[in-house]
Amino acid sequence: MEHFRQQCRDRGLAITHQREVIYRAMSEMRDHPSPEAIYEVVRASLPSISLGTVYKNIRTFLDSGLVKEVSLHHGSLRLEVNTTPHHHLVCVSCKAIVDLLEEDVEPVRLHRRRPSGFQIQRISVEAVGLCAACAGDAGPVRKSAR
Amino acid sequence: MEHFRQQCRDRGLAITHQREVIYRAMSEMRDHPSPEAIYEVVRASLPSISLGTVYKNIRTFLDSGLVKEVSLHHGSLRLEVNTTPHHHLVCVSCKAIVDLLEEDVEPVRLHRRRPSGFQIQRISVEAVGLCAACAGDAGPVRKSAR
DNA sequence: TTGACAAACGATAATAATTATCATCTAATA
DNA sequence: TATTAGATGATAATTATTATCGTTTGTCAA
Repeated sequence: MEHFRQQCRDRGLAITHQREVIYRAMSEMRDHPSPEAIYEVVRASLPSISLGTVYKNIRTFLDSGLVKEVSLHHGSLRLEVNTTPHHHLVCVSCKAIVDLLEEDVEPVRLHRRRPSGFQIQRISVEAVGLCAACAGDAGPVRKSAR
Repeated sequence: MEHFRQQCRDRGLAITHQREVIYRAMSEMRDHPSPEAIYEVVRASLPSISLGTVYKNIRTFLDSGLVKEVSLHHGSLRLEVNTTPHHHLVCVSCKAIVDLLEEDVEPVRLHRRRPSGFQIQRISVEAVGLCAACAGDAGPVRKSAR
């Protein structure tokens, strides 16, 4: 938690009790929780906290790089007609998705330990970065707020 | 498009004009569109279609396996405190996410062609399948509707 | 310390994405 | 071609998330 406090100081974020409780909850939850799930845990020790505060601080933590979001496309459903196995390039800035042919990626190999009993059906590779437009001279395209 | 019609017949889905136009639009859009984006394209040739119909048919296509969704976690923001590079196991049934250590996956190699100008920052591997609980004797856990 | 001020909080309203409802219409098939 | 289950369009409802706003609280300089 001292690490958290230092990160807040470095970024000019006030160290509030709510923020500490939210961050601690996120650290202890190993299942990549949703804001709602974090709220439920946080309420146990801070019953008067509001869901809005949880959302606001998650956004603040994201914007300052303190935490990360698992999926870049949670905001809206994205679809594809190509149902054969392939991979994706994803632009962190404009969220564009471009196909990467399966034969252009060497087969992915997992070794050793893996959570027991998990049956892998397919492996999908996401190459995350900047598309040509967003990497261009003009700097990144303004990314949407969510 | 005959392929589409046959798939509909195989699955007992009525072949409506709306469905053909929606499926054709999705096939021609190479950027993994959202329902809203599909709606905009479809309206060009079918101005009286409703957004609800587009959503309903996308859901029908998904349920019958005619199309796929790019991200399994579009419904809600999912977070993680671990900001160091690592990978994920994702359960298609209950959407659980479990970390896969970076050292348990052999480095991913891309070769040859890749869309010009894309700057890759990191490569993330998603091993998609069934977690132990969902693969268990009792059959898959009831997955949420969205 | 304390006091001023910017920032954060809680409550609540607003927005965006998606699903549900329902009366009408149409594709399937007999 | 008549029947009917399923599809459509209009619209209401729900869910996830963000914005607003008056009050409260960290932060920092005096």
